[in-house]
Amino acid sequence: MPRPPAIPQPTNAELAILRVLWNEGECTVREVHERLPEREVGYTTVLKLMQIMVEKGLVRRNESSRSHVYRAALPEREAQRQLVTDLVDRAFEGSAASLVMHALENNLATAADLAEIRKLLDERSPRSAP
Amino acid sequence: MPRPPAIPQPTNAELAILRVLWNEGECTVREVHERLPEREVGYTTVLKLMQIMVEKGLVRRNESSRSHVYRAALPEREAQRQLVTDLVDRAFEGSAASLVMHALENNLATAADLAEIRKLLDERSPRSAP
DNA sequence: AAGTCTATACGAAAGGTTTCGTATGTCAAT
DNA sequence: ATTGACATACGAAACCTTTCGTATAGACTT
Repeated sequence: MPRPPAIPQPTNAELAILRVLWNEGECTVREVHERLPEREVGYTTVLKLMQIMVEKGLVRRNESSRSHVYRAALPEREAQRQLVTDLVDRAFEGSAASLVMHALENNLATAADLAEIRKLLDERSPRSAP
Repeated sequence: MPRPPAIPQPTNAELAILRVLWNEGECTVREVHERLPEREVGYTTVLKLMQIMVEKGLVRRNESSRSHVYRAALPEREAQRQLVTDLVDRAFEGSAASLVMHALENNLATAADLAEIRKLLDERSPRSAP
């Protein structure tokens, strides 16, 4: 099944911007700049990055108002899917299970998380199955 | 609990080399070069990369023989742990559970994988627990 | 001893990311 | 109309990654 266009992997700085867009929805450059939590970074830096991201197809923008309005080209879930797949390829030799176990083994998942994961597991392959 | 020194994130090319070292154990540059599956890349390119990796602390080398012998500074599991943690931070806002679900939802895990993951889950928080 | 093979070291180009200064344009209020 | 606030565009520096050519040296063969 042909995957959607397949967009370049976002770099670190690009990912930080995408996170803002995913959280806030549509944003101007100024809004993104204000909400970027990381270290201080200039306004024009963010602007330039977002312009590049338009060229790469990572974000779309609406130029109808003076302050252009940007939105992520991919929904968060899809982008995360690509990131996980990429990491699995690069570092886990294609074994998603191995990656999952690492995530589970390193604390990070709360009890509620574990319950939710278990629920997902049960949906995918019920306990009673062979 | 203080984590070990914490080594810089390996780049793509560095990760490819690390995978060879993890699979083969100790290697000379030539051995790594021969075993690199990816596209053709010159011998001196691999050499240079591995020299840089020594500087960064990603690999150690034994210079006692004419052909230096390299090994990964971190065991595979630990490096993978750092990669997963990093991805969780950068793209999943710290929610490992979210990353796990992505991995699970995208096919990749076989039935055997799922069984193994379930086993791990049961160990971490038994079904009977509150 | 000279030649060949193989090793490391090193410099530097090519390409990508990230940074920001400066130029320029638009709008609104004086 | 001039000014001030704020917007985009753009060029270019600084930095990192990846690539490889060339230099140099040790070991082995002839």
